[in-house]
Amino acid sequence: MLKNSEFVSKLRNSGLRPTKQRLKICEVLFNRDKTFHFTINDLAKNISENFNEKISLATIYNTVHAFKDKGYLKEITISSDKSYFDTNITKHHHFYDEDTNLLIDCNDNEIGKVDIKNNITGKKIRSVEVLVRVASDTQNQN
Amino acid sequence: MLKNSEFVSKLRNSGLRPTKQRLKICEVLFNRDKTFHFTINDLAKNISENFNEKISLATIYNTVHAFKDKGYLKEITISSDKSYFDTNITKHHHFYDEDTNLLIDCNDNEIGKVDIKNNITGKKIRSVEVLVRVASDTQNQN
DNA sequence: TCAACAGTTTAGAATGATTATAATATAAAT
DNA sequence: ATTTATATTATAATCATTCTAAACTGTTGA
Ligand SMILES: [Mn+2]
Ligand SMILES: [Mn+2]
Ligand SMILES: [Zn+2]
Ligand SMILES: [Zn+2]
Repeated sequence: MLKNSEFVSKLRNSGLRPTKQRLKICEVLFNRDKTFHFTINDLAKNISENFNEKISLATIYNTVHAFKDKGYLKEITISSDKSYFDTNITKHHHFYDEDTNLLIDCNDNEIGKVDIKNNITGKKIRSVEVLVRVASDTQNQN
Repeated sequence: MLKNSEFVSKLRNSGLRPTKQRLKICEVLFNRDKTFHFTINDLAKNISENFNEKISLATIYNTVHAFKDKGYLKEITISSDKSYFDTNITKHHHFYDEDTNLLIDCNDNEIGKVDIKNNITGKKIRSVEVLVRVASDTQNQN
């Protein structure tokens, strides 16, 4: 549970003014025990349902992208029409449950280190991400 | 190099009528030595530049999705605004070169088998995909 | 303290990739 | 050849995201 003043500092330190809207979004995103995986739509709905003050959709887009640019969020793309943001910014992998459309973080107990034997010559590895799609047995294949 | 009659059979066997447009698209996609990674836009441009007959964009979308549904193409999503199709339908991983926007297939010499130690209870693994983003050393971080 | 400035929010418009529509054309079946 | 089911096409519709520009707010320093 972070205090409001911590969000203020965090924002100031990244050159973002601590506005009412950004602080509210910080609260929703970062005042949690566990990782939060969300779509823009999830976030907009969460805010409009749980608070009186409404934040315009443009601001939600702007803020999420600003937070991503500053490294406070990661983006995880599941398919061409499903993109999630992730409050867990450490290197980690995901299960994606196709039944529930939920992303689940993996730790090293679940997926071992990916063994990259040969990288492309002259290139640097920027990220390594594993996505394991799962679904219940009785589900349609493909 | 596949013959036209092979495409005709392939389409018929999947319940797709072998139309002029579908055969042309088969030719462009599958008459190659190496894997082809493409966006819808790449394919549309390829067809309009290399052939006289024009195929409507709607048909290109329809056909690519039909081929994907039949399992002749895989879709690889790189980011919320970049989705590729892949003529290599075997299980494999990718490097994504952020400098050139090119996908590169990995084989087992490059990325070892991903070690999934614990799957989600009651769920079946549908796919395991690794994406390694690379860029030249001198490139901006993040 | 407060004016001045830069940065932010907002409603609404614009964009653009994808999908839907429905008329026409083509392939397959009879 | 006729009929029927499928496919193609131009065009319109959709809808998530981005843009615009006016109003608003946080910050700074005189
Ligand atoms: Mn698609
Ligand atoms: Mn985005
Ligand atoms: Zn995560
Ligand atoms: Zn591939």
